[in-house]
Amino acid sequence: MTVRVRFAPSPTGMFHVGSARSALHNWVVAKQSGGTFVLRIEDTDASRNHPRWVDGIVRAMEWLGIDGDGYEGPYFQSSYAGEHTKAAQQLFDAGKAYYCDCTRETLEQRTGNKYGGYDGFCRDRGLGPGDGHALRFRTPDEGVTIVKDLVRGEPTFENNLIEDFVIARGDGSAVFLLANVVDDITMEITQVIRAEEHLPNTPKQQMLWEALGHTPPVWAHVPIIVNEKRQKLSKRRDKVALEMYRDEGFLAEAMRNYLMLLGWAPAGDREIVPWSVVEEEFSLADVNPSPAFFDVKKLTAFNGEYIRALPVEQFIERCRPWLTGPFVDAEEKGETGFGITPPPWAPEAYDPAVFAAVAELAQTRIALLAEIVSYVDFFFLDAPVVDEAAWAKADLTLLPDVIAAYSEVDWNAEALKESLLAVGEQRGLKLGKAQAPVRVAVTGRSVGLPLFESLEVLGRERTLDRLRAAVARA
RNA sequence: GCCCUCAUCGUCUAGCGGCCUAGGACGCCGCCCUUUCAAGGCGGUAGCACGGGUUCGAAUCCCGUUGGGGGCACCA
Repeated sequence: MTVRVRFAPSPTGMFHVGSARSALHNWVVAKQSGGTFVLRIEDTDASRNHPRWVDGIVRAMEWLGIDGDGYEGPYFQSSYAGEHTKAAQQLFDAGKAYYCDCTRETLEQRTGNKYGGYDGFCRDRGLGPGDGHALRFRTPDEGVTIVKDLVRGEPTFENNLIEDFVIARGDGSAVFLLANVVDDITMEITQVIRAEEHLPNTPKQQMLWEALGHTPPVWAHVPIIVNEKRQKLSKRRDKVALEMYRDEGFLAEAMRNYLMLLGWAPAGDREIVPWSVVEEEFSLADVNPSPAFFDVKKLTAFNGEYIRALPVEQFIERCRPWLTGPFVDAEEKGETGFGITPPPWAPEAYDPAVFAAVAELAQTRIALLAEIVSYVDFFFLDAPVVDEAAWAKADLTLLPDVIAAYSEVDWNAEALKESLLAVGEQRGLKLGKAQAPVRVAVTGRSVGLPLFESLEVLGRERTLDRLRAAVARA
């Protein structure tokens, strides 16, 4: 049987890192089996949907390396409403579902249970369709429902504990439980790979598959991703938007490598592996069933490794958005919350040749592409940004001597170093101490790129200007 | 409250009855290198939740306890 998997996000906001992982899981399984990956947008809750987010989903997937040529869709759940109601009708006609006019209030009053559940009050009242009548699926009173799950074995549910759940609203439209199943059936999905939070829905959905006359798919409920407090990553509390990580300069390669490592590991003592290895070795059966913490520190470390592994030309290219754009204008950013922060210098002040000259030096020093800005800003700003703490600590009395020496010296890194070394020696300063005030005067900070190489690129005039300005300031 | 589920260093994991004196990675600490900071090299810190079984033998299998997580909408 041909494998058909699907990724079915709802366009209700940013692209959640957990969604990204689900997409990746489905994608890998499709690739491995030579099967098909289908993308379905579950947009049936009109009040929470925005067309913009649909575009965001496609773009985020593209960023991850899942491009439109490789999958079927996107399909939109809303356009299958007819199929959904037809299925509901079919279940009613077959006596497998019945209408119910209980409201939340009357139900809670009757059962005294504020946690939901249904007592079967309308089961045999013989209600027909009508305004405000919801359709409920009649669940078995005995027996168990066994879910065959690739990562968890066989979770088992007692049927008598599963209430008669709603499958269609008072207005006739289907709810998620039904719509999702009907779509999976029409799209001939053979494996449903999704997050663990859906596990409690699964016995209900499996009943629906069977009631509709189809063999349920193979399930795989991947553990959820948690925050430091071990709770499900939520968009309210936690930074979950894939777009935000992208805008900070996480590389897609690092992100997807890290995401796959949550709950799984390739063979041998290695974690950073080419995607081809993931596609060869990944197996749902090997996925650890317990929740995994989303460790940004480790992700960042991975990112640094990926950055360092880049050929310089590529590194330069990848840094470009943070250096020269594209940025997102404030108005759009206000709406979406996403976008790269523009650098502090004027666009015309930026010189790609200058950046190219020092890129290699910066490459080992940053773990996020966005960090590149603070390493090279002093080249493109009229005056360096001032780190007060660094200035406070700097002994600027050395500077007049440095100005004198640097007015004469050959302008290359080696000579600049020798020259400063000589100036420092007169005061018994080692190079480490002697370079400190110069660094602060020129870059505004106490840490940064190797100094003499930077000065060589900055040029004699601008260097001397800054040294003089620092003396004046002191 | 009810249902489901999970449990190896702080974190992500390897381990699928003897190869475990429990391996790797991130983090943290130290040393080396060094023009700051990184990078790199070397070394170190730290774990099988607990209690019962099963077995010649258990991190690995079973039961229980404890603890964590998810779910319980006319949302998806």
